[in-house]
Amino acid sequence: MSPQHRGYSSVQDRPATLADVAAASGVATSTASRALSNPGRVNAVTRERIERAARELNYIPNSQARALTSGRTRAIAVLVSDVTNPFYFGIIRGTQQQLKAAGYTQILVDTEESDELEDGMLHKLRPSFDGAILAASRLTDRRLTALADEVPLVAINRQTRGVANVFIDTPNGVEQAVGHLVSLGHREIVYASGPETSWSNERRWRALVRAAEGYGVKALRVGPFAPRQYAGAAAADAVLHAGSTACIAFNDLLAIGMLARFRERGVDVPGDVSLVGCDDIFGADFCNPPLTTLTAPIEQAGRTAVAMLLARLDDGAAPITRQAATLPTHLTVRASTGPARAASTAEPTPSTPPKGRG
Amino acid sequence: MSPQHRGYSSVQDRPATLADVAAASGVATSTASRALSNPGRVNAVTRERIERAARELNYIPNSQARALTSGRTRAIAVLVSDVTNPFYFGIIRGTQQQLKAAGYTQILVDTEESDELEDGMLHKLRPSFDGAILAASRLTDRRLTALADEVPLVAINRQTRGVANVFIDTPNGVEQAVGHLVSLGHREIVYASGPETSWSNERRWRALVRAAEGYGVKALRVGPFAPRQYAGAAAADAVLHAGSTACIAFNDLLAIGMLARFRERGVDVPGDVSLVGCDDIFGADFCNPPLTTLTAPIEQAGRTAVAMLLARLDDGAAPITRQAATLPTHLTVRASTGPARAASTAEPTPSTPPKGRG
DNA sequence: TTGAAAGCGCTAACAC
DNA sequence: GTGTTAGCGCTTTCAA
Repeated sequence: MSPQHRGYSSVQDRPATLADVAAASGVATSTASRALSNPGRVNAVTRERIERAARELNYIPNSQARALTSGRTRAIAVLVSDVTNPFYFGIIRGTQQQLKAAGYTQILVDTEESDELEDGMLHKLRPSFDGAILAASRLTDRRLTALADEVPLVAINRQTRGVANVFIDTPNGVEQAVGHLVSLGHREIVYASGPETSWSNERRWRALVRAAEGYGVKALRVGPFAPRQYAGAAAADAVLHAGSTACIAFNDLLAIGMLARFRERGVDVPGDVSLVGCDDIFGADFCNPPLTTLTAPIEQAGRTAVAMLLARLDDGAAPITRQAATLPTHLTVRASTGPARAASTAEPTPSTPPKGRG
Repeated sequence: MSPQHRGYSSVQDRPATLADVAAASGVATSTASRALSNPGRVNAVTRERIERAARELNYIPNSQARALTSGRTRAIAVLVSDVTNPFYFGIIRGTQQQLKAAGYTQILVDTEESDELEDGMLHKLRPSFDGAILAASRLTDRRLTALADEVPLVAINRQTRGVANVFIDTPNGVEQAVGHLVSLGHREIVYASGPETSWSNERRWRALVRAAEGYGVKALRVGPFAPRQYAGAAAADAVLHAGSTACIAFNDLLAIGMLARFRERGVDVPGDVSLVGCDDIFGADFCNPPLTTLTAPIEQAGRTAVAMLLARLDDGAAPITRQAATLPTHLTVRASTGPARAASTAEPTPSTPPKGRG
C-alpha cells in the first residue's frame, strides 16, 4: 500500500485536502473553497490555478466535512416498505435516475412494513440526508404531518394534510376496471384486500365500492392479505369461496400469486374468474395468462418526487413549487379478464352444469 | 415551526448535540462521548446519568461529525450495473438486510453498465462510505485490483487477483444444464450471449464449451445481447436462425424476452426449442412456460458479501477472514425444456417434414 | 475515571 | 478578490 498504489499525490500518503490544494496554488483555503464551489466569486486566473492544483492532487471534496458546516449532505433517503416488491423497483429506479442527474446520493432504506422502523430510521439518519421520499408510508396521518414539519419530505401514494405528495391515481383506474368488468357481464366484484395499514388499499377499496354502486353491481371484500405472491393462494381461495366471477386485487404481486393457485385448483382464468391487478409491475405482462392491470407510471412517480423535493431544498425554505402531483393510471387489458359465465359459482370442476344466478 | 413542533428539547430550537447532553448531565463532552460510545471506560453511575440526559434531550449522534474524526461513516456503497434488473433486487435485498442488522446504511448506486461511472462514483463517494460491494463490476482486472488497494471492496461474481469476492457458481450450473439437455436428446446447444464486458458471461460460455466437449455435442454462440427483456426478440431470432433445438441464455431476463418472441413466431417451447435461463429471478417461475433455469442464491450472495466486508472493516487492517466464497447453483427444471425433436431445424412451421440431422 | 484542548476538512462571516 | 478567523459536532490524545 505505497502512496502510488493508493492513487494519492506522491508527496503524502493520504487523500488531498482543500488545504493541500490551497497550499499548492499559494492561496488561502477559503479562496480555494470559493474557487471550487462558488466559481463566480473568484478571479478567473486564480481559479484556474486552483482547479489545476485540485486536479493534479486528485482532490475529492469530503462530503462529511462539507455537510458539517453547510448542513447539507446532498443525500436523499428513499424509504420503501419492502425492497422485494417489484413495485418499488420502479420507485428506486426513478429516484435513482433523477438523483444521480442532480448529483445527489441515494440512501435506500427498507422499512419492512413497520411504522416504527420507518420513524426510527428517519430519525436516526436525519443528519445524514437533506430530505426523504416515503414510498407508501405506514405512518399515521398525525405522525406523518408532524414529521413533515421536521424533515423535507415527499410522500408517494399518500395524501395527508401538510405533506407534499405524488399520487398515482389508481382509484380512478379501479373505476375503469369496474367498468371493464361490468361490460364483460360481471355482476359482482370481489376486492382482494392488501394490508390494513396501507393508505392505498383503503382508497382502492372505496373507489371500487363507489364504482360498483354507480354501475349497480355488488362489491365485496376479502382479506386483508400480505401484498406478496405467497399470499395469493389464500386470496384465491377466498375469492372462490365468495363465489364471484370477477376480482380486483390490491396489487399485481398478489394477483400473480392468485393465478398460480387458480391453476392449481383447476379454475380457468378468465373462463371461470376474471382477475385484475394493480400497478403493472415487472412480470404482469408475461405471467400466464398475462394480467389485466392498472398501469401505473411508477418510475415517473419516483422522478417527480425527487424533482419536487430538490426544488424545495434549492429554494431554501420557500416552498413555491407545487406540493402535490397526481399521475394518471390506465387500464391495460390483457388475457386475465373475459366474459362472465352464465354460471358464476366458479367451481373448479367445469363439468358442473351451469346454474343461473342473480 | 415552533420548537415543540420540531421534536427538539423545549429549550433550544435545534437538535441536541453532545455538548448539550454533557451540560445537562454536568460532565465534559469527552466524558459524554465515552459514555455513549465506549461504555466500559466510564463510571456506571455517571454513564447512566448521561444516558438519561441523552434520552431526555432526544439526542441523535451526528454521523457526519463522527465520520469526520473517526474516518468511519458506517455506510456501505452497493454498486449495481442496472437497478432495473431483477437479479440485483436480490443483491439489494440481501445487502440491505445484513447492513441494517449491523447498523450500517446502504448507499445504492446504479452504474448503468458503465465502467467509467462505476469508477467515478467510487471515487466521488469515497469519503462517504467505509467499503463497497460491487455486484457485477464492469471494470478491468487491472483497475479493479488497483481499486481494491484503495478501498475495502467485495466483488460479487467477479474473481480477480487481490479482490475479495463472492462467486455464484453458475458455470457449474451450466454444466448441469448441458447434461440435462443432452439427456433430453439435444445434440447442439446455442449460447445466447450477454454483454461482452461481463465477466460472468465469459465464464458461462466457457463452461458451456467445456461441458459440450465432454458430452460430445456441439456448442455455438450468438450475440452479444443486452441483458434485458427487449433483447430477447433478437436473441430468439438468432437462435432460430442457428437452427439448434436447445439454448442456454446468459440470464433469465433475456430468456423471458425470448419466450415472448418464440410465441410470436409460432415456435413451441419446449416442443421446438428448449430454453434454459440463468439466475432464477422473480418471474422465472410464473412466465409461460415456466423457465428451466439455474437457481442462484442471490440474496445469500448479498448477505455474504456484506458479512465479508464488515468482518474486514472491524478487524481493522487485518484481513484474517476468508477473502472468497463460492455459492453453488442448481438446475431447476421447469417446463421450458423437453425432449429434442427428431427434426432439429426448429422451423416455425411444424408442417415441414422432419429432416435427419448430425 | 474524568476534563481540557486540539483538531478532523470544510464553509462562512468578516475584514482588508 | 482574497485572507483571517471561527466554528460545525464529534473523537481523542494528554493530563490530572
